[in-house]
Amino acid sequence: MQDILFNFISKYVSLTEDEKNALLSLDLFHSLKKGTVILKEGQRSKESYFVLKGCIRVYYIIDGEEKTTAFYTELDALTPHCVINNAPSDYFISCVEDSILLISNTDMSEEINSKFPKFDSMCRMLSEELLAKQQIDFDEFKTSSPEKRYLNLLQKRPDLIQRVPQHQLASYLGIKPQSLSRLRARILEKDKG
Amino acid sequence: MQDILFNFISKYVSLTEDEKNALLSLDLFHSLKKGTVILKEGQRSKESYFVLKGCIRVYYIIDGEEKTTAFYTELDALTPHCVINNAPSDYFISCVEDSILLISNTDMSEEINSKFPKFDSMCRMLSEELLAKQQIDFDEFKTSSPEKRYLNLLQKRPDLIQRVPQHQLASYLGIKPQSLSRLRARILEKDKG
DNA sequence: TTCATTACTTAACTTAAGTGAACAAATTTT
DNA sequence: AAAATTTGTTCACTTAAGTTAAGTAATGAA
Repeated sequence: MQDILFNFISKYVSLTEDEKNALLSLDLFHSLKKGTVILKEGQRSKESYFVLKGCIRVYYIIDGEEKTTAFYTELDALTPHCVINNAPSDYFISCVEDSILLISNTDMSEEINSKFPKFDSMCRMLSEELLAKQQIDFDEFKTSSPEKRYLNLLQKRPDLIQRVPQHQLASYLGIKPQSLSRLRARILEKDKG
Repeated sequence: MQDILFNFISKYVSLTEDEKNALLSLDLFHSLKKGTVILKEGQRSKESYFVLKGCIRVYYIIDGEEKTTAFYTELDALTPHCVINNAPSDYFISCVEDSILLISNTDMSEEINSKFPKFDSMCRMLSEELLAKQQIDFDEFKTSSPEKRYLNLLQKRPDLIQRVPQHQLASYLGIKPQSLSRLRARILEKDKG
């Protein structure tokens, strides 16, 4: 698990043994059972998450209905809005599968960042990269029909369609579960004919 | 114009006179006419933009049709995907109005960031903030109907609806111009009845 | 294993967005 | 000022998503 982390970090900065040990001493690794809720609406969390194994999802409860808006899988990083904003969270986060997460909090990060400016620089690069990537995702979403979005997802994250319940996928695609069922049937029909 | 910039920066870090002068010596301010295209599809730009005055938009040309996906107005910052990715751009950027932009390139930023670690830290904070904000925008988009999105925009960025042509707003809302016209008529009808 | 709950699909009907076309209004060019 | 282009609205028609409801399959708990 540690190797996975250091391997990921090495894409941005190279760490000395001292720095690696400083990171490990923080006890960041956590194993969580499927279904565990790690952030609740209204909570003022200061935690950031990095997925080493498994899958977590972000969802809102609007008019009593769950609306899933994001999935994070292996090597994805997430700092919830409430952490940045220091405000109560608008959404929930829970584990879709048994997962191993790296969990850090703001105070920790600030301490490390001030000790090792490298980390600050890495976080900047990571944020910039994620921001640019998310902009592209958002653009694709805006310029596509639900059907195209589904086909696009099938290309880019085929694992998600296996790992995640359909009704969660549906709201992730911005539609109702019934529409996703229908849409899939329509695509299969096209492939035949 | 400089005051606007320094005032913005002061929300993140406090600069010395030396640092301010270092920034100013870079000749970052540019006036651009409405309609000017500042980034073209296929280009490998290294420029980032900060809007001091005016409005710029990001758009794709898909099957010969313009699809506008983002507007940046006063105090908005944009580093295009192609800059982060060092790849040819998938989209265009142009001025919706006569605009005053701060334009920096990657080499410049790296030089400044290495001279003044403060800037690195500021960029990290800014990126994190923008990432979190955009996540919320994306979530709202996914969980709303076109009509709700329009009403939401009317609340959050009423200026845009005045400043920007309807057909550009339409694709920004993920729909066709005709649908936006109809949707607006529908809302007016509701307000009456 | 059975019962209960949750997840997924199908169908009929409603509502709203996409499409193509015509037209009017506004803006830009000549 | 006139012509040309761009922009916005309206309409009739098509297509697809939302809604409600029923039924089946899968999962989890007693």
